[in-house]
Amino acid sequence: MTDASVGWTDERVEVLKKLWSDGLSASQIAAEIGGVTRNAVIGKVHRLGLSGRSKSAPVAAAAPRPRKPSAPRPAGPVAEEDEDEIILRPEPIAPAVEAAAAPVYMDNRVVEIALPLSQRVTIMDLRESMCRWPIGDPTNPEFRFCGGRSITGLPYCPEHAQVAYQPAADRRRDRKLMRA
DNA sequence: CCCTGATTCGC
DNA sequence: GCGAATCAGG
Repeated sequence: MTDASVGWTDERVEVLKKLWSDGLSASQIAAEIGGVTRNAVIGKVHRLGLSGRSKSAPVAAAAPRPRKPSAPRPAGPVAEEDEDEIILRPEPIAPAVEAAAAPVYMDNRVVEIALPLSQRVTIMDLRESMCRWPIGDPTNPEFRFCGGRSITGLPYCPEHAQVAYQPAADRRRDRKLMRA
């Protein structure tokens, strides 16, 4: 859809400004807009001249910069590791609107018992290491995310990861309830 | 250990 | 201009 190299488009910059001024952390913003790391967000924020936001004493530009002249730059190839333990499906069983739109009274009770409602979080509170399993309709104000502790490297908590990445063999018993 | 922003500097 | 690496701190 968007260009291959999605840089800082005006739209993305606007979102960045909004969220930043809104008090979100760099990592939160990075997770929200996606495609960028928190470092990228911070870097952009500074370049835009934003920063400090609204802190009482900005501590001035204290912090002398005694960085190290000789930077230890690896510049070497990074080893990659294989991972074929779990069967990841291209698309998690549609966790989005479809599955989550309706109250999760499906066969996967795992989803419900996973966390108390009081623990759901909004996009504002969603953080990098929080489960991004959608709860409800994204267009409604009631929309929330699971918010549980996500598995490192995955966007979901252990419970939702199981639901999302079911081995092709094991799933299929949920189908019966889907037809409506 | 989790996280935060700040800064430098190679690209 | 960009952002990874790094730093400094909570």
